[in-house]
Amino acid sequence: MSDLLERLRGRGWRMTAQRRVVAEVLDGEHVHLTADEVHTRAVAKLPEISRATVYNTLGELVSLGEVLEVATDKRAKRYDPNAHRPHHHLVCAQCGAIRDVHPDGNPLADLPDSERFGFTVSDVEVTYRGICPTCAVAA
Amino acid sequence: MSDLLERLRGRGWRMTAQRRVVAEVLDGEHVHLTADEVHTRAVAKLPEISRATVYNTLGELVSLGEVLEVATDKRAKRYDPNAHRPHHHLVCAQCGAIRDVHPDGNPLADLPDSERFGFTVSDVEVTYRGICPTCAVAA
DNA sequence: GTCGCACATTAGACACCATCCAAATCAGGG
DNA sequence: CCCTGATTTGGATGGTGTCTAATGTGCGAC
Repeated sequence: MSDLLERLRGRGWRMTAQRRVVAEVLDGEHVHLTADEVHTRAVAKLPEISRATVYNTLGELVSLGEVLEVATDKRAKRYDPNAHRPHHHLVCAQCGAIRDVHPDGNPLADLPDSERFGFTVSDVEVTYRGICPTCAVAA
Repeated sequence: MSDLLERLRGRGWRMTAQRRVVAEVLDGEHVHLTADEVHTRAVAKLPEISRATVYNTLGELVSLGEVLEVATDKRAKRYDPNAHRPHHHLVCAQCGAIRDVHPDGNPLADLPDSERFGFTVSDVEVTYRGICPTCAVAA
């Protein structure tokens, strides 16, 4: 993740303690936090960080293409730092757990011209839903 | 759509003017209204209908499986009455226009066991993103 | 090293979407 | 036609995200 900080500095980002903390929180695989969760964890490392800064920073990371917004949850947006390895999501319908997955094939190719209605299609987002092992046992 | 009303009555739904109006509003192909838009259109037909009733009715239609909630828009939930013909969505990244599409192939089959993490996968949701013809011309 | 200023951060108000609630109303079986 | 439990209502409430004006600060210039 220090890669990320390097890359951002290279793009003229001013390096602040707040931004460093947000970047640290968004580290790892299968990380899909809401803005509020990011804020909570950031506060643990830097008590005076404000909600607005977390939102600002997340928004910047998204427009720089370093973090993805995912809408698997219908309540709040979630942020996925794994932006450089294209992937989709597998969500537990019960507990909301999210895993990154890498399906075979390219769903873009499955959309025939006749179904494109003249759109220039550039991207596709796939969400698989099911029940995770933990919830299956509990049921 | 009167089919819908019949089916609901058969399931023991008490038929009220409000529910009839909501069902009428949610009629047609490529209809993807937000709850608020449904409310606005419902008020045009039945001025005294309240927001809470629209939300209640939409929620009931969703749990009965007659209407789908779609999260293509990151602001508000949208409601799709085309629940009985499985389909996916094509969204204009610029203006937000939504079309129903029917891709070839079955994306569920593209998820190998090794990528399922023990989940029982039952459903998949696909959102294509691009630029619609109207916005392409305007650009 | 230090200065300056454009860029960042902050707290809190605000807007939007959705849900909850207690009281009033109504559909439809008997 | 009446009764009862389902339904509707309006307003309060809560969660998520954005905005603003005032304050603070990273970092290039010197």
